[in-house]
Order: sequence, then structure tokens, then C-alpha cells
Amino acid sequence: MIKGALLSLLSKQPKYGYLLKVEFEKITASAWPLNIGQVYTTLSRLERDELVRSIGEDSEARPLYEITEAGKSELKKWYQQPVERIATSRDELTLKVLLAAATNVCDPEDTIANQRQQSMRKLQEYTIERRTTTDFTEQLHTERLILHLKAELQWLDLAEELMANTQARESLQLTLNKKEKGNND
Amino acid sequence: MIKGALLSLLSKQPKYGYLLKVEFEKITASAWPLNIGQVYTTLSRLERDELVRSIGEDSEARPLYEITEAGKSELKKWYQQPVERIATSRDELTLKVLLAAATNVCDPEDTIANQRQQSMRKLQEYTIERRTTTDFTEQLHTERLILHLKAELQWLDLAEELMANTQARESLQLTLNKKEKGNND
DNA sequence: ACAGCCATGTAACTTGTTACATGATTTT
DNA sequence: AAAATCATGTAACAAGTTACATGGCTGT
Repeated sequence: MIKGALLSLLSKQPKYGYLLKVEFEKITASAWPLNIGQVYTTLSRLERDELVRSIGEDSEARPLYEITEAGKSELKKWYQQPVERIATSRDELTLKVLLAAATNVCDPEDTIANQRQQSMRKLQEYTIERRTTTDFTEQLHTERLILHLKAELQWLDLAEELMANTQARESLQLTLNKKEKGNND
Repeated sequence: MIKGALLSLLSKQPKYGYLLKVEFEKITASAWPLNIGQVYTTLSRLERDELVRSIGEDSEARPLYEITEAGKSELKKWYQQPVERIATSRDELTLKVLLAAATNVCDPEDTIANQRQQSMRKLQEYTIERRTTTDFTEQLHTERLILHLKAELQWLDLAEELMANTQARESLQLTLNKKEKGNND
């Protein structure tokens, strides 16, 4: 992801590391502070993969990096591929609720209640923030958080409802007599 | 996350690697196939961190792992901490749209349109899937995807709207004369 | 002189992940 | 006899991230 960001920033003209950090944070309205070390590690990985190339230094002796042809086509690909995160990523919350129900480590309703409390608190925070923000970038961030928090709260309601169904819940229980072999050690 | 899952599964009784994989996939309704290698790597990392402990073999010579006290308290912590992913994670889609607008690598409206198309297609898929699913676990998965896809579509509408505002968009443009020093190489 | 920003870089670590090597047992 | 499943493990890589070492330049 940072790869894509750096390639984007380099697409118009060669730049040096620190400037990439500054520009990145300007664009993300400092919502995503970028550790400067990460810029350099990512840059060297990009160079290793021949997506950028080092081209000497500028007037102030700062090493400049230039995007290569391979880098440009990689960048193009990045923009063309829709983001898959929602479908792909293993959702930690779903996993937690399922595991809680299946293993009885704790009551899944507690997990749900816990998460709901936190999500509602955040939703409140961001709703207030929304009223005070005029900045375009921050608005995009905040609005995204609000929309997904609302989705999460709806999901939590559903999960709770389903959990109330004892039968469904039982279907999750692990049969602890592994493989039906009856070796209860 | 897999750490938490394995610890949960081990919380009731010692188990061997392969069984952990089988149980994990049973719980997640195979929606998240778990590479068996990952179970072993995660197990050895857990052992290194003293969250689990190897305790000989079972009757069929399979090495058993047991959760430790430290592991139990880690697990408890995992369940108590609400999932932060929404707030914390750098959202790739937001980043893409912002970068597109700021660097002119491509038209942010294209990125938005592209993503919307994909999201709508997926939403359709999952909506159909929902009608045919009776399984509890799959229902949780599917419903989560649907809710977040809807949120994403709403966000895309908003982003498009905001992007139409030329002034806002200009505020994103990077001043290419770095540091106002006027060294246009 | 010293604080603080500008700037580069390396080492190390985490989590997730896949590919490969290896072999036993079970089913067809 | 061959294929599938059960089972363990290692090596290696990707991406994200932090901590540390280093030094110049600027303002007070």
C-alpha cells in the first residue's frame, strides 16, 4: 500500500525520501503519520524490485529516486485493481465472536456488548468531529469511519440476535471427542 | 489474530497442530482456509513467547501443546480489547482516491467508478448468497460483507460528490515547487 | 551552546503467508 | 498400486513497523 503511495508521488518527477514523507502526510492530512524509516525501507524494496531507480543527487545532495517503466505499469495496475479488503481480510471481530461461541472462552454476548460500547463511543466522537471539520481530506476520513461504524453496529445487532438462537449456537460447539475415536485422555 | 484463535482453541485442553487447523476451519465454515504451515509457525512463535508449552505426545505420537498461564491472560486481554481495525488501519481505498486527486496519476472519479462497479457486483453476489444460506456462520460472514459493502457504496457517493467540488480538489494538489525554493530541475 | 527540524539510513522484529520436504495411514 | 488424507515441520518471503545511529543546518 505504501509502495503504491510512493510510486504515485514519484510518478510526476524524481524526489528524495524525506519529501515523500512530507507529501504523504500532507495528502492524508496527518491522519496517517508515516515513520520516516519506513519510507527508506520501502524505497529500497522498490529499488530492489526495479520499480524505482536511484538517479544521483539534487542540488542539496539529497538522493533522488525516479520511477521506472516497470514501476509505472505496477502503479497503473494498483489503480485499476479495486480494493478487495472487505471480502478478503479475515475479520477479527467475526472471528472473535465465533471463537467465543465455539470454545466458551467467554460469552460471545460479552464480546458483542463490549464492542458495541466502544463502537458507539467512537461513533459519537466522529459525529462531533464531523461538525467541526471543514477540511476535505479529514471529511473523507471521518465519513468513512462513521459509515463503517454504523455498519458494524448493525452487524453486532444481527450477531446478537443470531446468538440468542440456542440451536444455531450449539451447531458451533466443537465436539470435543476428537475424531469420534473416544480417546478421552 | 491467528495467535488469538489458536490460544482460544487450546484454552480447554491440549491439542496438536493439525487438529487446530481442522477446528479453526470448522468454526469459520471454511470461509478462511488456514494453511497448515501457518499453524506450526504460529505455534512455535507462541511457544517462543511462552504462551503455550509443548507437553509430550498423545497416544498416536502427535505432539500436544498446552496453553500457559501467560497465554491465558493474553487470551483474556485479546477478548477484552475491542477490535480497532476500522479506526486504525490505513484505508487503502481512501488513500487511493486521495493520491489520485493529489498526484493526477489518474482521475479519482475513475478510481471511484471502478470501485463502485466492483462493490455493486459483490453486493449482488452476496445478496443472492444470503438467500441460499442457512448456516449460522456463513450468515454472519455474508451479512458482514453486505453491510460493509453498503457502507462503502455510500462512501463512494460522498467521495464523488466532494470531488466534484473543484476548490476542495485544488486544496489537495501538491505544490510542486518543493519548499518554495524554486529549484525546478 | 543547545534545541529542534531536516535528512539518510540500517537492524531488527512482527504477522501473515506460501512452498517445499517428508512420511504414515487409509481408502479406492 | 496409486491416490487421498493425516500429520509435522522448515525456509523464505512480504509488508508493516519501530528503534537506533548519524549528521547538517537553523534559530534562540
